[in-house]
Amino acid sequence: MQIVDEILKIKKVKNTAVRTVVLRHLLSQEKAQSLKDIENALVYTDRSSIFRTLKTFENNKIIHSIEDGSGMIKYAVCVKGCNCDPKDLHYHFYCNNCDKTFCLFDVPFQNIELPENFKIQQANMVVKGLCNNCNK
Amino acid sequence: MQIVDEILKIKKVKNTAVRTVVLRHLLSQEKAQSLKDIENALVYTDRSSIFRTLKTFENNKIIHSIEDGSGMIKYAVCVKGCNCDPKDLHYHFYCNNCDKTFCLFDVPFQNIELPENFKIQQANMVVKGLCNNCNK
DNA sequence: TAATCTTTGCAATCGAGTTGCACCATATGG
DNA sequence: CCATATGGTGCAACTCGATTGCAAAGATTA
Ligand SMILES: [Mn+2]
Ligand SMILES: [Mn+2]
Ligand SMILES: [Zn+2]
Ligand SMILES: [Zn+2]
Repeated sequence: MQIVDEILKIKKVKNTAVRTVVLRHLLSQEKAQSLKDIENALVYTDRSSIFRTLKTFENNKIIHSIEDGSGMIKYAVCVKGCNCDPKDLHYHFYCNNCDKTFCLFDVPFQNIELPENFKIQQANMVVKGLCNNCNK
Repeated sequence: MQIVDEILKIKKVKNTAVRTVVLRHLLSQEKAQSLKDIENALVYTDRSSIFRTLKTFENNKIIHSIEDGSGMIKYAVCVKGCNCDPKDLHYHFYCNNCDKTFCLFDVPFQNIELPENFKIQQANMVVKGLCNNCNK
């Protein structure tokens, strides 16, 4: 995989065996992944290694985390150019039926007019309901 | 407290000792409370009783829960007339400095235009940053 | 090569949330 | 007024995702 090396290079994160497989896995999935999801997929890689890899990725803006209320933090790869700034904010969708969480990159994100003196730094926006597959 | 009885009556939830103190506590706080917060405040009330009380309140739309990413679910009393429907949605603010979470009832909430066939049922919207007290 | 720093695997621990169960309080019906 | 049913409460145990200590393995540097 070319793209994995490219992302790590851009974000100045050293490439290692675990990092490669974790990032490759994340890129291959359409839904945001929990630590458990990744652990199940990468049977030969230790949970704590995956955990620390995810922290490293998150600290270096390679991925972002989503608290969808499922009890497990989900992770998704940032789009090219993302710096996890307020301007990079987007909604997420959690399907109550199929338990899938994903980024809604195409849904326009409205600026939020906070009260005087409030400063936004990040946000966790999760819309819950039925996805297009389950709403039938 | 008159208001406590009134709320329980409106929502058709039987009044008990634990329910009274929990609801009174929630009403008295400006920030959303975690189970731990309530446990600490109500030293003589058992954690599991508070927990079940919160579930009862939530099921009966007396309170709503907020997943703010702090690792603990927060609870806040619903405003009068709230049915926890999508129309009752509002933003929440989590202060990264003072660790306080609260409802932004006054910030206008924009309708979200979801992709074709997606159906919204609930949402968890948390803006994170610095509150007016901490942004100085 | 030797010293140093980083990554990894394993096992243990933490802590919020949840549950089983026995006891207690209240409500109801005779 | 007591007998019984229903639901609430307290205690202790447990679940499970997240996190950490530590030593071994690997990579980097002098
Ligand atoms: Mn996302
Ligand atoms: Mn709220
Ligand atoms: Zn679905
Ligand atoms: Zn603050």
